[in-house]
Amino acid sequence: MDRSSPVPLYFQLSQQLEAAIEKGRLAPGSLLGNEIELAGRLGLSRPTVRQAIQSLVDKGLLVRRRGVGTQVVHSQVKRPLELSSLYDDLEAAGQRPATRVLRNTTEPATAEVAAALGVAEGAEVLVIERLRLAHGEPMAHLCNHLPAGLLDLDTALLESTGLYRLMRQAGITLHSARQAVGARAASAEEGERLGEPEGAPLLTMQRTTFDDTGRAVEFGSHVYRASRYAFEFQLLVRP
Amino acid sequence: MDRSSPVPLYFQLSQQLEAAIEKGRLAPGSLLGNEIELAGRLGLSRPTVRQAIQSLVDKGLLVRRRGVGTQVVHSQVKRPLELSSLYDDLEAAGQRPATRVLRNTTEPATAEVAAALGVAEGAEVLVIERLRLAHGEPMAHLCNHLPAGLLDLDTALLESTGLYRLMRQAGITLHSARQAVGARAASAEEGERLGEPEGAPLLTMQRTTFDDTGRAVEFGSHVYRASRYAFEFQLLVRP
DNA sequence: GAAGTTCGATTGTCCGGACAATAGCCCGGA
DNA sequence: TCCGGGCTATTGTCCGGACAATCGAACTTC
Repeated sequence: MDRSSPVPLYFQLSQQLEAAIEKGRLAPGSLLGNEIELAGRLGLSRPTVRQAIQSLVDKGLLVRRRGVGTQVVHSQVKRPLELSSLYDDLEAAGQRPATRVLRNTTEPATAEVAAALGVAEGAEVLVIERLRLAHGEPMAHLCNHLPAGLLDLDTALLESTGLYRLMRQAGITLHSARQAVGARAASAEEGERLGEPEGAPLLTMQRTTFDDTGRAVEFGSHVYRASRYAFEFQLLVRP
Repeated sequence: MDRSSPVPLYFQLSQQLEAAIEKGRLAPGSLLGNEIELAGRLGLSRPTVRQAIQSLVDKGLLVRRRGVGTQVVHSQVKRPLELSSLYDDLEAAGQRPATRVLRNTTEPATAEVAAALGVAEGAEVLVIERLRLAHGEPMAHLCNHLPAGLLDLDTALLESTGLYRLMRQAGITLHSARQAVGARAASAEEGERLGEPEGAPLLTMQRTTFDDTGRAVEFGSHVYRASRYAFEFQLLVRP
């Protein structure tokens, strides 16, 4: 515990606990020791210790039971569902992703895009069309729409990183997203782009992303090759 | 605020606030008023008020800004991603779901099922195969595996409600799940079951569900007609 | 008029304490 | 033996206060 650090004490503690769980120093199923004693031992107050523990409970790493104690979850826990870009996902999986920008222009919004972004139909919006590759093989076709004036996107930057990272760097605080995941058969044109035969099953995702003021900042229509990609994630039950 | 009620004060407050937001009495984008004054007005302490507000921040309904205040999010918020059964989803959408139980037996676990559930290969597991219909039309084919002895499932009950509801009623506390969502082409047999031609795109989901001790309590392989169903959900960005 | 500075407002962090609710255990009684 | 009651441990809830960090706006200065 470093009291001179600017990082909050409860956060320091939660990180230490998380690391201990990760490394197996705190065995799954083991009790954590009661809060009062733990606080005394660390020289912290009980509310601070509780805040640290609570953050790990929210992450699904710990379970509290009144009258019993706090236990380490016997975890299959990997990664919760996040608003992450496909780029980051692939990079984390060691797939060395690449991007080919097919289009980076502004166009009048279609009715569908206008409705999703909450702008007038025909208003200018940024349109970005990309092909995402892994190991040189096409993985997905991504088409994104952004309100004009929010951000200007350099094609070279788009080829070397994900869209969400660029948006965050531009000071946009992403807050929530509404998603729909489905499947459909590939048209001839889609098949050619992705290297799949016509009629092959494709995984589709449409996503509208909002910032913390509730403004829609992005609308994306993505198509993945079902033979090469699936969404994997973890979700927690809200108690 | 009812101090004699067994329901916690912070929870009472968060529910009142949520209702006020829902009903529009608290306009999107409006400030909530500072915590100190709010606490004084309600006769509560600041920590209690903070706890109520925090729970709504976690739900994505409010945003806090240091030095500014707490704002109601301009929300497109509907429903976060939950561990819900397809049955509940369809019922909420007014689709009048029906279930046809195709199989309800115990069998030795295959290698895949044994690995997912963490039991020995060949150990007895419950196998449930169901066809889910909406408006008399097939929507999905659900195949679930459960460790033997966890629960005995009445076929009649399974036809009238969802599996998760039955598990919760049996005292199992669902905690987290690991999911994979993909797509594939229908085999001839699958197509026939669901009323789709062979080769039609299908949406697939595999899910392993864990209880709060980390034990796997269910493994499901689900197949949805892509022409009639897509997953829709909301997700929040973890700050 | 523009840029930098100060200041008030508001949330963030942390403390110490008090009592309530619940789960599990031990023990006694039937 | 079996069942229930009481005891203890532990988390859940709530209070009141203190100071720090940050944001925005008003103010000052050039």
